Amino acid sequence: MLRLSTKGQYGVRAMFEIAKGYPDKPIPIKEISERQDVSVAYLEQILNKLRNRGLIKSIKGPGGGYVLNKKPANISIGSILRELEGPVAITSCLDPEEGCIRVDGCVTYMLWKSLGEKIEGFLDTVSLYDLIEGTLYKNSK
Amino acid sequence: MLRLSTKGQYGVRAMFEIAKGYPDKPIPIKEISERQDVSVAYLEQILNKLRNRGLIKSIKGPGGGYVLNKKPANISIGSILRELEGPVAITSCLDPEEGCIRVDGCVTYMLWKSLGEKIEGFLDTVSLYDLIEGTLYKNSK
DNA sequence: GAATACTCTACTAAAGTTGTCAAGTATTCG
DNA sequence: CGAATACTTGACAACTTTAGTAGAGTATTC
Repeated sequence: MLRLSTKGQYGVRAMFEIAKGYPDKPIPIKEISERQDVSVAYLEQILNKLRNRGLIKSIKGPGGGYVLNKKPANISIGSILRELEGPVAITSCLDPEEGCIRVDGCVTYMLWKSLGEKIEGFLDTVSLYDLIEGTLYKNSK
Repeated sequence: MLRLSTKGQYGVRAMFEIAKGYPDKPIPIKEISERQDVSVAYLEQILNKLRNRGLIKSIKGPGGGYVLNKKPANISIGSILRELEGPVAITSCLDPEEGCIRVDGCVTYMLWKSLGEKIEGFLDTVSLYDLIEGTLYKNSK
């Protein structure tokens, strides 16, 4: 249960590759594709979204590629996933775009809300820097 | 992102209704259907699964219905969801039935694993009793 | 024996996911 | 200039999952 789509997964892995070139080495999409084993065409969709949301910028022409707009330590996994898949919304009640139909208080509303907050809280504390440094292996984060 | 399927959601809500009759009042499926606004036929599938896994038992004939097999305080939301949707598996790498294809250490493996553990940890601390008593509203659980 | 109530399997429409494809634009370097 | 590199965008389609419906059957009580 609670599977993350491949877009989100690949997005994080792509950002990880781009982060490794920060701040001055643009990473071409082809390189990301080879290293992370994801097709160039699919990556384009993902990186486009991340670029439009301001997480990365692109440099055209030979020697070009993608570069982070902020320090790896300032880009959380949560922010990447939110741009690609929207906010955590365990149920449709909690999706800002849908909302709850049932007027009376739903017994499980608070449950899913708490869970969502727990998840986002965690994802917002982990950054690309942590991924590069392997912080997750070292402490109890 | 990370939406729970309706089967899981309805399952928890159905268990909540059944819990209210514990220990001696069987709740007929029709009553659950009306109170939680889910079709009888769909509920049948869900309750069948929960019965086969031993969380509830059924009593046939007039006056029959479903009854919990354990105290509400001893049935966690996590256990209900696991029976209906399998274990938390943010990515296919972490699904016991699939496993990771990439032999080399995936940079994000630990990330998704930690997240999954956080989620299951939370869901295992909340019980049907908490749902009935509204514990989530009262403390910081 | 009629009413109540659970049991089980098959099936399907809709939605979402996971990509591919093709045509185009921008930039650099020799 | 012009060729190579690299990003940009939108359309589209196969596949899978989800969310449910349908229907025939079994068991129990009063």
